[in-house]
Amino acid sequence: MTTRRSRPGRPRHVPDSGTTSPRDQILDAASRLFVSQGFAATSTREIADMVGIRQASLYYHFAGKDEILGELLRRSVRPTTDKVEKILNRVPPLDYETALYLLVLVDVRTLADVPHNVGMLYQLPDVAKCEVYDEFRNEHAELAAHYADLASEVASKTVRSTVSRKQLGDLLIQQVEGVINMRTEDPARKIPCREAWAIAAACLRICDVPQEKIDAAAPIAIDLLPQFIDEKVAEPV
Amino acid sequence: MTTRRSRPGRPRHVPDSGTTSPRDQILDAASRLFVSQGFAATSTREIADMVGIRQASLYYHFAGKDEILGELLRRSVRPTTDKVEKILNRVPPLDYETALYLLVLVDVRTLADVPHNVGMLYQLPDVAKCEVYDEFRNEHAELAAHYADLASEVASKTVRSTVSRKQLGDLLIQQVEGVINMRTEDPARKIPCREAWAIAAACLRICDVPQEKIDAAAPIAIDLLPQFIDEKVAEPV
DNA sequence: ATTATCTATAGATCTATAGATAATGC
DNA sequence: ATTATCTATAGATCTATAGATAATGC
Repeated sequence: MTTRRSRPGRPRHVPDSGTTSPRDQILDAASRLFVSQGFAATSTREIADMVGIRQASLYYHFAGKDEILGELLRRSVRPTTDKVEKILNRVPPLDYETALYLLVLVDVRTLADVPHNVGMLYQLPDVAKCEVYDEFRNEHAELAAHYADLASEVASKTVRSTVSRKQLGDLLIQQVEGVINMRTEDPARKIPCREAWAIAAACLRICDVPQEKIDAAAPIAIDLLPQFIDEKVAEPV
Repeated sequence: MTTRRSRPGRPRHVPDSGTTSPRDQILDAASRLFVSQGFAATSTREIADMVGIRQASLYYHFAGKDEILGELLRRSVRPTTDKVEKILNRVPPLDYETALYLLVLVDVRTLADVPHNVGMLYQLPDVAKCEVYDEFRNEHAELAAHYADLASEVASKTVRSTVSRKQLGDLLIQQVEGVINMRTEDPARKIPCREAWAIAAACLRICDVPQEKIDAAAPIAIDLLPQFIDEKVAEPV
């Protein structure tokens, strides 16, 4: 029984069994609680209790609850503009159908694999009211614009004549963000590859892409996917 | 200048300019605040301030914040099981494609027209933790099951072989509930008929319904829609 | 008398700060 | 000496109750 005791500082009242840094332990507990109860409904005391430290000790690591939230938002990123451009740069060899399929897969996997469903934080109104949130509003709008661009490249004439460019982008992004809601309803739910592929296919179908093109795009995109997934999206569980 | 003063009771410190009952005024203010800030983040004082009464006066009308929330949830209903059955009972003359198109339209219009985007309350984790919420969990699951049933009736063989019945239902319901997120992002956003039609068409396309069938279903469903929409979903603004 | 409000306030939070303390590291 | 925790607590909420009060209605 090795009492792995090493770092300086007064010991916790509950001995530190974790392997990660205190900062990461706090972020982990906070994200778990924010996602399951909401931001405003979670007290600093609850976070501290889950970590196993006293409430006041949080303030050694973070200036306040908002700081914790800010750090969480910063770590849990959707595909950003430069990542999308990385995908788009592959387009000349690829066609737009494959690029869209790939973008959806990357986005779905990011949302599906992020610990504790942190992607949902962006949808909470109490989070959206925080100042730290503002920068992410823009990023999301840019992402939506990229969806709209790709979608209107691949959409059939019928779709383009009945759905505005913007709405088409919104339809796709809603379909993708559905994984957040699925995880909210059932926190244990995993999103297997099969389901991610189904979502990507659904997005192409919304654009009225014929089945043959979907069948052609899917294997190429699935093959490329690993290159575009970050290993660590956030701290480990 | 008619000082319309009529009802008994001590006058408010801010004279009551509203035309609706105090109870409805409270529900209206509360829903507006809950949706824009979250449930836990909204204090009873804020609600009272918006109504123009003192914080303590709320408790004459409601036993507490939870009661207000409960009443709001009870008033803002998605299409319930019996309503869906009303639609399904029309099926023998209708085909399943039309029935699904109609269900989506009814659901979208309900979510799009409910005051203050109250439909979003069901997605907030702090709301979901309240006991009053429990009965709605089941209703939502039943609704999802109906979507799954209809969808697998109309889905192509390809779709049925790659997407599970349950996931197909989830894909559709996510597409529909996207209107909630759209309204959250831009509270002023209206969902015109064109957009509702586009969402319904997208749902059929997700099932791989061919364009001709969509074109056939749409006008019939649009024509039937008014019969299935409630006049008043909640109290007026 | 009844009704719908008001004022005042108790008790329970919750956040954030100040200062003490128990480790390690030099 | 430095570090990471602790204890204690001030000040600001927030919820809910008790009792007073200003209208209408009979």
